[in-house]
Amino acid sequence: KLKPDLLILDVMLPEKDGFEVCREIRAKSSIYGQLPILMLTAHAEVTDRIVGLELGADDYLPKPFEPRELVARIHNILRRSNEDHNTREIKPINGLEVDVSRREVKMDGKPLELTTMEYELLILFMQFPNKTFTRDELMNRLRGIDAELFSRAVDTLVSRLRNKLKDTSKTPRFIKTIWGRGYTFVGEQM
Amino acid sequence: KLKPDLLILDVMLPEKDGFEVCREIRAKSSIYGQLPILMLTAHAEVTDRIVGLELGADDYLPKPFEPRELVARIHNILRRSNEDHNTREIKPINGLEVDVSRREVKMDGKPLELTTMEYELLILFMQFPNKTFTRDELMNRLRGIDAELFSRAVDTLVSRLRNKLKDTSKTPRFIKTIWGRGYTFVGEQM
DNA sequence: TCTTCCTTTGCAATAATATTCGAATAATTA
DNA sequence: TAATTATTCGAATATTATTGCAAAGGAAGA
Repeated sequence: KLKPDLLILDVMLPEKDGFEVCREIRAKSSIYGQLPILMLTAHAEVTDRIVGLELGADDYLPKPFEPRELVARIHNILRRSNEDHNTREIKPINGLEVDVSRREVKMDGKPLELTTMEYELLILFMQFPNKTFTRDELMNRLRGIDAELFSRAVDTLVSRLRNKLKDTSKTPRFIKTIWGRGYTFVGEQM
Repeated sequence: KLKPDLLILDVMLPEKDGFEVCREIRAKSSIYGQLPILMLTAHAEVTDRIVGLELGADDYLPKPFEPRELVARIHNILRRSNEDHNTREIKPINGLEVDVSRREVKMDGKPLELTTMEYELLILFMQFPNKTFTRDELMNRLRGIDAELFSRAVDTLVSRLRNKLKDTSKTPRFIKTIWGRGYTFVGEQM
C-alpha cells in the first residue's frame, strides 16, 4: 500500500476532470482529507486557477511549466505540510502518549527515548490499534518494498521496543503476539 | 505592536525589490521567519516566480489579478498556517536568558557572544522548547531557502553553538540530538 | 569608492557513535 | 515433536561530531 506525501493532479484526465477528483478527495476527508494537492493544467485561464484553489488544492501550476518551478513548488508544499502533518494527533492509549511534532513519547508521564525504527513502529501501531500486522506488512511500512521474507528483523525490533516499553510477550500491556500471524497493538481495555 | 498574520509583498518597491525583502525576512529574523508571504508582482516572468518561491515566499501572484483569486490564495495560505506564526516570548530556560530587543544572550548571568547564525539558531530553538527540528527545517528557517539536502552545515552550526554554550552532545544541557531525525532544545527538566 | 583585515560561514574529510540486521540460541506454543 | 517466536550479541551500516581550510561577507580607514 502506498502512503503518498503529495498528489500531483492533472486536470486533463480521460474519465473525469481533475477538479472533480480534487473535490472528491477533499470531501471524503478520510485519511487523505489533508493530502497536499498540486494541480497541474493546460488551462492558463484565471477562472480555472480560482476554481482549483477554492476546491482545496494547495497550489496550482499551469502548463507549460519550468521543471525548476515544479520542484520549488513541491518543496514549498511539502515543507508546510510537514509542519501540518506533525499536527496530526495520535490518541493516547493505555498510558502511552505520542507527540508527533515534538517526536516525543511518554509512558505514564515519563519521557521515553526511542530510536528511529522503534519510534516508527510505535506510531504505526498506535495509528491502528487492534489491527494485526504481519511481519511482511510491518517490514513494508517501515522500510519500503524491499522486505526480506525470511528475516527476523521485525522480531528483533519488536523485542527491543517491548523492552523499552517494559512490556513482555507473556502478559502484554501494549504489543501482543498473534501466533502464526504477526503482532497487534492492544487498544483500550474494557 | 503589530502582529501580522500574512505579508503581501509587492515586488516593485522604491528602494529595493521585494525579493530582497523576502530573503531578508526569511533569513534574518527568526521571529518572523515563518510569517506567510504572498508575493505580488507585475513581472509575469517565469524566472521571477521561481526566484520568489525559492526565496521562501509561500505563494506568488502576478498582476493583474482577479480579486477573487487574491482572496482564494489568501484563504489558502492562512488555512495552512493556522499555527501561531506570531512573535513568541522567549522565556529564560535552564539558565539561558535572551533579550531579543538588545540581542543579548546570558548564560548563568554571564553575557555570551554569538554570531548571527548562532543567535538565530538559539532563539529559534528557545521559541519552541522540546520541539524536534529536522535539519531541513532549521536550514529553511535560518537561511530562507531550500538548502542542499546532504549538507552538514547545520551540524557544524550546532557544534559551534554547543561549544559556546559549553554543551556536549553526550550529556546535553541544552541541545539534544535526536538520532536519525534532528535536534531539540531541552526545556524545563523534571 | 576601494582596499585591507578580520570574522563568520559553508564544505569536505575524518573520527566517533548509534542503530540495525542477521545468525545463533533459548524459549514457547500448537 | 515440530514450528514458531524471543532474545542476545557482534558485524555491518548509517548517522552525527569535530576540525581545518577557503570563500564570502562586513567594517574601518584611506
